[in-house]
Amino acid sequence: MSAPYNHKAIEQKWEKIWDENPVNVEFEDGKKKAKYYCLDMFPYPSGNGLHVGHWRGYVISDVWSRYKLQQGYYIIHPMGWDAFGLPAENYALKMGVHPEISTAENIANIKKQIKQIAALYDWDREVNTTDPEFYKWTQWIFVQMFKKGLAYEKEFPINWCPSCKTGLANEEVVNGVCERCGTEVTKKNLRQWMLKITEYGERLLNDLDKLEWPEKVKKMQSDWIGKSYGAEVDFKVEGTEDKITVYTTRPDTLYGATFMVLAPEHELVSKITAPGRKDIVDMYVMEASMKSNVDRLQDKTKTGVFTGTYAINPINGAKVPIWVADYVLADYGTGAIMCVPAHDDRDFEFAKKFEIPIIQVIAKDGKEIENMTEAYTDASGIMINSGEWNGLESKNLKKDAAHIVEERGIGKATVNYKLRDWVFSRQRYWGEPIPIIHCPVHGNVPVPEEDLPLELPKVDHYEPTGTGESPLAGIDEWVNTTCPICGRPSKRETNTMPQWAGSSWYFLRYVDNKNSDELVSREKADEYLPVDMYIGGVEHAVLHLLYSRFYTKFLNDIGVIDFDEPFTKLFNQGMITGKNGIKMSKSKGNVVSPDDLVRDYGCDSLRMYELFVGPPELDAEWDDRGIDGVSKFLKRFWNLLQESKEKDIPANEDMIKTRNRMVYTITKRLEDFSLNTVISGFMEFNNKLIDIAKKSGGIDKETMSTFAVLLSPFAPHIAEEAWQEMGHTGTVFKAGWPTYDESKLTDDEVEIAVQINGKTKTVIKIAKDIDKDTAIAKGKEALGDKLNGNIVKEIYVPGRIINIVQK
RNA sequence: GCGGAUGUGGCGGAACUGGCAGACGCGCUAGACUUAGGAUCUAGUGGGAGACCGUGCAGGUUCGAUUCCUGUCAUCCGCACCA
Repeated sequence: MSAPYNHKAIEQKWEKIWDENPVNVEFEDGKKKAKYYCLDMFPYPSGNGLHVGHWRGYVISDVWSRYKLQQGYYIIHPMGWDAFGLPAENYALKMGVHPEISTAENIANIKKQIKQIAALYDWDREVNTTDPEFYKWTQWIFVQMFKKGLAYEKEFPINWCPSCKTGLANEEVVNGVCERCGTEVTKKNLRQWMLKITEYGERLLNDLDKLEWPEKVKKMQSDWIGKSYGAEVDFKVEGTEDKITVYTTRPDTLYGATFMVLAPEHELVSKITAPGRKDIVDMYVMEASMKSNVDRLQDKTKTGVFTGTYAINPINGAKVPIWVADYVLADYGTGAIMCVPAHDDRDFEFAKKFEIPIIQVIAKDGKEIENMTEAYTDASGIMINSGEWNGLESKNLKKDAAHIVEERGIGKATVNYKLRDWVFSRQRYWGEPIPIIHCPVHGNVPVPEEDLPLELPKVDHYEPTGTGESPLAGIDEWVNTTCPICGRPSKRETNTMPQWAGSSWYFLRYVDNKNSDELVSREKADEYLPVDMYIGGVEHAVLHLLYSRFYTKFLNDIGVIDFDEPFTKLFNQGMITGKNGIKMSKSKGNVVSPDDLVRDYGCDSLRMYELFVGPPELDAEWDDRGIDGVSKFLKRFWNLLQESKEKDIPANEDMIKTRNRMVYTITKRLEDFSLNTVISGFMEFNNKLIDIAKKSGGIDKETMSTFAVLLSPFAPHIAEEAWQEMGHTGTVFKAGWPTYDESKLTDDEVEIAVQINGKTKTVIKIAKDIDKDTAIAKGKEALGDKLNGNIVKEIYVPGRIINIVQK
């Protein structure tokens, strides 16, 4: 009797061999292989270590990498550390150690855990965003953006997290709270560094078409960019020379505008307010400025005040009251709107509350609605109450209205975006210092490129100040410097970059991580980039993935790289949750560590179970018990192998068919990314082979070897061992992905269902290529006296079904 | 409110392009081997005694629907006063 499956011995053996003789090589038989770049979203090294959910993504990417390896590619499959930023700093603060030390410790820990996956990672390519040799280039990119006018300073009220004590980007504010800690975000007037991502809005939107990404992510990005077409229309303020420009997407409803609203922050508010209304309006503006975003959102009813002043609707000269209300956003469009209560829900609510007239201009059947109870927001109908537009089809008018307005000289056709510039500075210690020097004469001067990296000073105290100043501001010897242009005493910028800075371009550095002269050499960039497959969670849909695209386009524009989209394909794996779909977290106590499972079941079993839990793109509840299933499968496969090796079993018809079907089925499912059904396929074919072996005493060498190759991306250790046991020398990863013979997939005889009126009554076995009449005759024969009505119709679908329709 | 996803046994899930619903696994039941079984192996396992009934619910198209169409409910996710 042969030895039972000993995962520990096998896994240790092969990991040692792979270390000494890597299976992923660039040259084979003197020939250079085509590259395939498969990337994981790199982790931030938290102190909590990895749980089985993190494993899942890494297993998926490794399976895909090894499959591509078997197809003959040289695989770029790197790993690194996103180690700057709030999580790392907060953890260090909590533990009372310097972030540099805790980060190094955490990286060491997580690296040990990741190595247990036995993935193909090429550790020579490792990068770490906190390494000065890395962030030198993060700073370099900022300097290039500054030179191109894409990085600029601005003081304005930004989103501020009182708990993290730092400013946030719009993308980091979710439902009015901080994405990191859930604290309600307030506004704070701060001097900020901004990146002009809006300049790339149009390209970021259009190029989504090029990407093989989940539709959901593309949609989230295009919604975030939020392009809309409309018109800016000028309303004169009655009795003055002032005019208010509004942005509207519905210039076709211009005749229905019965009032206007300015955002409380609008620059003309105080100027146009009638003297008698000044106190009321001032009071309202002040109250609005004190409200947080959350308060504004939570207001169930609309508020607002009349300015006492009127404007002239340019289309018909009608006099419309000007109001101030905080439901109008200052930073979208022009901060002022024309209001058409008949056809907009918000305007309708406001008009009802303040008893402002409502004029319907679109009517469904050309008939006006009496006593409107809600706005008619559908854009289909016939124009009414609209002067020369009366009788027009509203849908047609809507298309042309912006241009008509422009021709009339009362406004212009405009495009608007929701995308805002990126608030890029953080008032925290643990990030890349922004490489700018403030000179009293020359203003903002970038740190000369030869002086980069501008290293983060080592300090004892790095707690956030909460004042809006970075902790770096307190270090005089660092802050005080001289201007690179004139040598005058100057001060350094003390804000740091957000965590997204490093992750926006790290994937470029992997292919040339030791280059100290360039971010990435053009030669290597052309050779290995862009990323072919990017795997990670969906939570970065509008953060990291949008920023990376922006950076890539910028670097393309300045000639660093020759492509303008970083990630050709994107796959979002679902989350692994604890029982009842609850997210795994330390505080909930439902975290499952992979370490014990690897020890007890082995790496191969855990890899397979990570995939078997469910479709890779969906969330899955973790249940430890299920791992027994894949573990049993590997044991049975092992036993079959022991039974078959050295026996030289001749291949019979059953074995050949099973082998071909196995190759066909596994390959197809793998190509479809249906990894859970690949695993169940392995189990099914294994059961089938065990059945066959019962009769023949074992399975032939070719079939068992093929099985080993198919298994190799999933359970690499046992696959190698099996390959060797079946008498091959060298690694299974040079075997190449197997092919199948189409003619060996089906039997000559097929089982087909025989139905009466679509209900299966029996199953018969008939020749595959039998003609229709014979098939139906056989079907009827099998049905016998169940057939007892008038036959209306007879259906035969070869290989599938016979259906007799009777009355 | 808008947009998207999902809904199938006790559980996770499978079903190619409309063609035998429940593959594969967990769990469970019985048996075998055992001092023992949380090991292994064998058999069974949607409901119903049955003709039959069953893929969230109600309709429709079709010889035939988990699959296509219409409506509806539930859960989850994203966006949310963007004019």
